Amino acid sequence: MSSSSSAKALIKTLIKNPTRIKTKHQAKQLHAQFLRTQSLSHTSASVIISLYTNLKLLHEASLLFHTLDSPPVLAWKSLIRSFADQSLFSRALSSFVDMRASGRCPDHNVFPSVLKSCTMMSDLRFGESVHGYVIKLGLDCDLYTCNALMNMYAKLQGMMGLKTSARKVFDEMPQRIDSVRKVFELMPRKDVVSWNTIVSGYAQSGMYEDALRMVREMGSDDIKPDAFTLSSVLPVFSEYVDVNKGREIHGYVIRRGIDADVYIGSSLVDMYAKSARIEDSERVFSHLLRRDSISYNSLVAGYVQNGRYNEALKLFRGMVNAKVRPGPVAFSSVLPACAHLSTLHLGKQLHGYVLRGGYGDNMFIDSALVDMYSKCGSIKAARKIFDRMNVHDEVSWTAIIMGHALHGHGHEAVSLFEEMKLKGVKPNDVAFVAVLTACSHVGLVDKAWGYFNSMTEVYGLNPGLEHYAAVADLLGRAGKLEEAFDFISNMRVDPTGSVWSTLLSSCSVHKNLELAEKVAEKIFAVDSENMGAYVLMCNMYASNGRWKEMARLRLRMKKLGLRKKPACSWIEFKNKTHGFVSGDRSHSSMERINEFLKEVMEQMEKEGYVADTSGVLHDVDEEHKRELLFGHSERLAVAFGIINTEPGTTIRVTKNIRICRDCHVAIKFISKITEREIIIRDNSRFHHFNRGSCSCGDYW
DNA sequence: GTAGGGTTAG
Repeated sequence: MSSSSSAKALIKTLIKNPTRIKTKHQAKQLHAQFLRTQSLSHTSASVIISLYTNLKLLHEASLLFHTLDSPPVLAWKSLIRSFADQSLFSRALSSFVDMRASGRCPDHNVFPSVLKSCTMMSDLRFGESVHGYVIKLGLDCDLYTCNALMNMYAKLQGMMGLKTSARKVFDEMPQRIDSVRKVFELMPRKDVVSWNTIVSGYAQSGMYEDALRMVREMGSDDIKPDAFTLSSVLPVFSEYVDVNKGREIHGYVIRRGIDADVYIGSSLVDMYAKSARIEDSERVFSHLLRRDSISYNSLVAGYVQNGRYNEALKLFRGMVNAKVRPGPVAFSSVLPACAHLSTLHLGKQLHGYVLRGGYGDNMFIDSALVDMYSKCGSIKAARKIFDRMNVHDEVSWTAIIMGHALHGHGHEAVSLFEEMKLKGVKPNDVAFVAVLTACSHVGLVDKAWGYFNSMTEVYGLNPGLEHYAAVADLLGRAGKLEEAFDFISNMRVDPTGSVWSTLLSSCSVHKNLELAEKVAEKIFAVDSENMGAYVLMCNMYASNGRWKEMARLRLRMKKLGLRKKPACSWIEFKNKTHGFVSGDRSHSSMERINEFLKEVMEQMEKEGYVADTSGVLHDVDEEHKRELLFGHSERLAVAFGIINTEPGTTIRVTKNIRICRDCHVAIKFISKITEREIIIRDNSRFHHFNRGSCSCGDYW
């Protein structure tokens, strides 16, 4: 037999059974044999193209394809499917267009790839025209094509929804889901993929009840939920925070023996974390046989959501060490941990990682970076990132507004809030927390009232505790104590101890003992063990010489077994964190710090500052009283100077000592060594010391 | 042809 006829014979058997060619080498050999004998018909070429594409030899397939002047259907199909498989979606779509232009009629095998390409390219219009073509060809009863159609509608309508306003999604979603539903209803036969597609469509559109209903319905259609179904519905329970339903599914998953599935695993990790059961998340995570970036990130995010910031950072490092490459989502999850811990050096490292990874244009990451820089004291860097963002949503606006508010730039924060509204971004409840905080820090009582009222009147938002607390705080600071009392008493939500506590401290500042007593009783009624309230009241009684009342209160504390929890502040310097717990004198430079504090106090008094020692407990000598007046922030500022200075160097206190607007006591000093700006974060407030620009001002 | 994790506040 000639080589030409043997090749032809081989092709014939291949058409019947193409799996006989298994390696790339065999495929290329066969192709070469045809070229040698010059007998490559269109049919044979198509078979070789499909062999090439099955073996992922896209380049070879493409070259051979372009030698054909009128490629047959099989050749087109192989090429289109292979483009889609290799994620070359736009080439898949343009090949489909070319195929139609060449007059070839596609069959049912082509459409799943084409529709997937439309989905990935977010090209709904093209997808709809493909749908029309499917109907014209009478292929609208093909199982795979219908599944792909449903997936496309569910995904693209959901995706478009995220990019437009929530209202639009709300208005358009039902009819859009209908098109998915319509395809679904008309299908003559449905398999588990069809059910899973509609379940995840509902779940991802937030239509949780419908998603769950479909899971129940699939049972009556005799189709068992599989790993796909379960990983689609578990997030529903995370959202609902229904840990019992989630546990039921967990049990089912274990009985089915699919509990090591990474998809289900990360859903379970997330579900337990969102239900504040982080130990269960850890357990599920530790049992996973394989961990990818999503399963790692589910736990990282879980730690952050539960305030376990150090563990989040540790696991993030663990992920990197395990050679699992963090995706963009990982950064937006872990950055808040840096923000909360004020670890600027780590945040900067992550920022570098983000830029190198090419994730520089992601709204989630940018908003997280804005927040991180601002919480770590570098409002300039935060603002720079914010200004460079192409689009701003309510989250990024809120992050920058809150940043300015916390840095004491109340007016700037308010004008940013106005700008946000002008740009057509609707403030949400968090944005109102930010703007009210800003008003509170600069004493804009009337503005705050206006904003507070606009929440309900203009935006239909119900004020929450934080909003009430901000207004109450503002009224209190402005000395409108009675007004604040009435305001809190008439809240639509039951006031908590912490709302009353802001008023109590205002009473203390404005020395209104009578009202303070009323407020304290309100606090003890809802929170009988509120330590802060006891301490404040004791101090107020002491400064008024009301020893009897004070003794009574102290006895009450003793009976309740209350002990003051030590407060803690910390400062990061040269990649080292220096922590100071109140009453703890273990810091290696504590002696110098206290010495320096004394010097600062003396300097301040020379400048005319009169220490108000009346609020300090009476059984302490005058010298100690003055020392006690220094809060954490001052101690930290001084600590910074001490740590930052070689031993033996004199630190001079400059003449222009300032009193911090927020905490009423602050110092301004210049160390001889650096002229850095010193920023202290104490609870949620920032104190700026020194002059010059922050080393982090130019963040890169 | 189908699936999982993310940013602001508290």
